[in-house]
Parts: sequence; structure tokens; C-alpha cells
Amino acid sequence: MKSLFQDLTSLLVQNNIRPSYQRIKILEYLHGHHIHPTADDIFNALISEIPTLSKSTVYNTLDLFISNNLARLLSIEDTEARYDIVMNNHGHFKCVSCGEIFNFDIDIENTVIKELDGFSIKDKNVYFKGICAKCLQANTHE
Amino acid sequence: MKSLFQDLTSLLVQNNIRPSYQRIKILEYLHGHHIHPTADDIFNALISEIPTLSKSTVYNTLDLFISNNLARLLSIEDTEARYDIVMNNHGHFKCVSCGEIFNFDIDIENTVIKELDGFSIKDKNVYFKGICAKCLQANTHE
DNA sequence: TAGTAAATTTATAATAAGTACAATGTTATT
DNA sequence: AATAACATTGTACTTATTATAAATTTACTA
Ligand SMILES: [Mn+2]
Ligand SMILES: [Mn+2]
Ligand SMILES: [Zn+2]
Ligand SMILES: [Zn+2]
Repeated sequence: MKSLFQDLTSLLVQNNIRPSYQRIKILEYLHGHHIHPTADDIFNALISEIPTLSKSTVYNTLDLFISNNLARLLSIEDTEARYDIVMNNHGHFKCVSCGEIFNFDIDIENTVIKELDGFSIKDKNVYFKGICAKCLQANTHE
Repeated sequence: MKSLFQDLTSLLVQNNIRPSYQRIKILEYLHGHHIHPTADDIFNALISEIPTLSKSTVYNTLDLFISNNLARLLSIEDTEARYDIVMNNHGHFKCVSCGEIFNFDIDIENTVIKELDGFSIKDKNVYFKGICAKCLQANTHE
């Protein structure tokens, strides 16, 4: 019986990425926290367990994961980069009140855009913004 | 017969925005250049005509336009904010080779997302990335 | 297994977009 | 004309990300 640590190690090796401790821990964090964290979130979550961890390593590792299609970058705001390990296509809703980013299903993969005929599409993102149900309710109780 | 300058002045007045020279010129630029410019693009385009122009004014004015729904912010990259005066819903494709941002029609307005039931959606963005037809052809000639 | 090369991590400095703020200039109101 | 409100400007500041080089770890080889 394999541990998660071992599974993630295999995943890295399969992608020709050396399974360093830092890389496995960052990957493990992304797998365990589908909250679309920032690089800073990841750094702060791991710094107690890896006291020597550098933010450069977090950025380098995330770039590495992205270029190997193990993670994707969300640019829902131009002020902060967020990362998502869930690679199947889905949309994102950011609540401007609480900041949480929600996932939702949307079929954009099979939509044909005739204006983009002859274009090579590598990445499709659907970003919504607004106020989530929880925050809407909280406001009515004011 | 009204001039464009007069039309844009009226548009600002209708939105309770004082039609200062700077504001009209920035609005005029956005109307004349549907290239999804950065704040810096706008500043550089206008600085010769308005030598005293400040980047603060460009940022302030763009924020003002956005909060009055006269323009929208595109966060297709987390590294640069881009602005669009075309307010009807449409998608954006960014060519990672030449950097151009193309518009395309997509009907996202009437799509019901059941996971977002009870959410207040204020803004919908569809961002694609890839390589445009022109750049693809240029590459084959290498 | 010692030595060397390659890869990775780390710390620090540099970059640059955007924001905050106070001073200056302009417009409207009395 | 005096005053208040509004808008613009320049400067300083913040902060996420990138660049760079040194230090560390790992892989490879004699
Ligand atoms: Mn997601
Ligand atoms: Mn557009
Ligand atoms: Zn919320
Ligand atoms: Zn192109």
C-alpha cells in the first residue's frame, strides 16, 4: 500500500521532475488544499515544516508544475496569481466580499468559436465575479 | 452636427462625471483604439498632446470609468491590467506570441450555472490563450 | 569512495505596476 | 471676490514577482 507521499513522488518522476522534498511538499499542499492559494499562502503553510524554505523555491516549483501541466495559473485578479492543481476544465467565481474562489462546471471545451478558426487555443479560462450566497445572506442580517 | 468630443462630453455628463480635458481625452483614446491598452499605453499615447498628464490621472480616470460601467478591466494576465471600452459581453483571446488580444463572440450571458444558484454575479470574463493564426503561419515559414 | 558536474535551493537585490498622499491647480457656488 | 469642492499632479511608498549568484544537495564517474 502506497502512501500519498509515494504517489506524488511517482507523479513527479513520471513527468521527469526530480522529486525533491520541497517539490513533493508543495505538490502535497496543492493536492490537499483546493482553495486556489497564492504563492504566499503556500509558503506560509509550509514554512513551519520546512524552516529553510525560500519563496523563490515556491515560485520556481509552481512555474515548473505549470510548464508540466501539473497545475494551472489563475489570473482572476491582476493583483495576485493563484494556483490550481485541478486540471479538468472548470470555471471560477471570486466573491469580492470574502475573497473565496469557487469552482463550477461549465462546458467550454466543446464550444467552437468561428472567429478563432485557425488559432491554436492552449488555455481556456472562465472567471466570474460577484458576491457569494453566504456573504449575501450575511449582508441581509445587518 | 455634433463632434465626437461633444458626444463623449455628453456621455460623461450623463454619468455625473465632470468632463475634464484629461477625462475626455482618455475616453476618446479608448473609443478610438480597441486594442485593450494598458494604463501605460494610454499615458504614452496622450503625453505629447497633454504634456502635464500624470499617470495618477490615468489610473484615477480608468478607475472612475470602471465604477461607472463605461469601461471594463481585463485581467487576462496577472502581470498587467488592460482596459476595454466595449461593454457588451464578449470573450478575449491573447496570443502569447505577439501579445495581441482578440475579441470573439460568446454567449455566456444566458448560461445558467446551477452551482452558483443564490450567488450575485456581477462580472463574467472568458479568457483564452494560445497562438493566433498570423503567428502560426509566421512560424511555419521558418 | 573521492572528486566533479549538474541540479536545486536559498538569500538578496532589482524591477515595476499600482497605490497613497499631500500640494497645486481648476471649477462651481455664494 | 472669497470659499469650497473637485481634479490633477508629482513624489514616495508598497509589494508581488523576477533576476542573480552563492550555497547546498544529488548524480555521475574515475
Ligand atoms: Mn479550481
Ligand atoms: Mn474586448
Ligand atoms: Zn463571499
Ligand atoms: Zn500572434
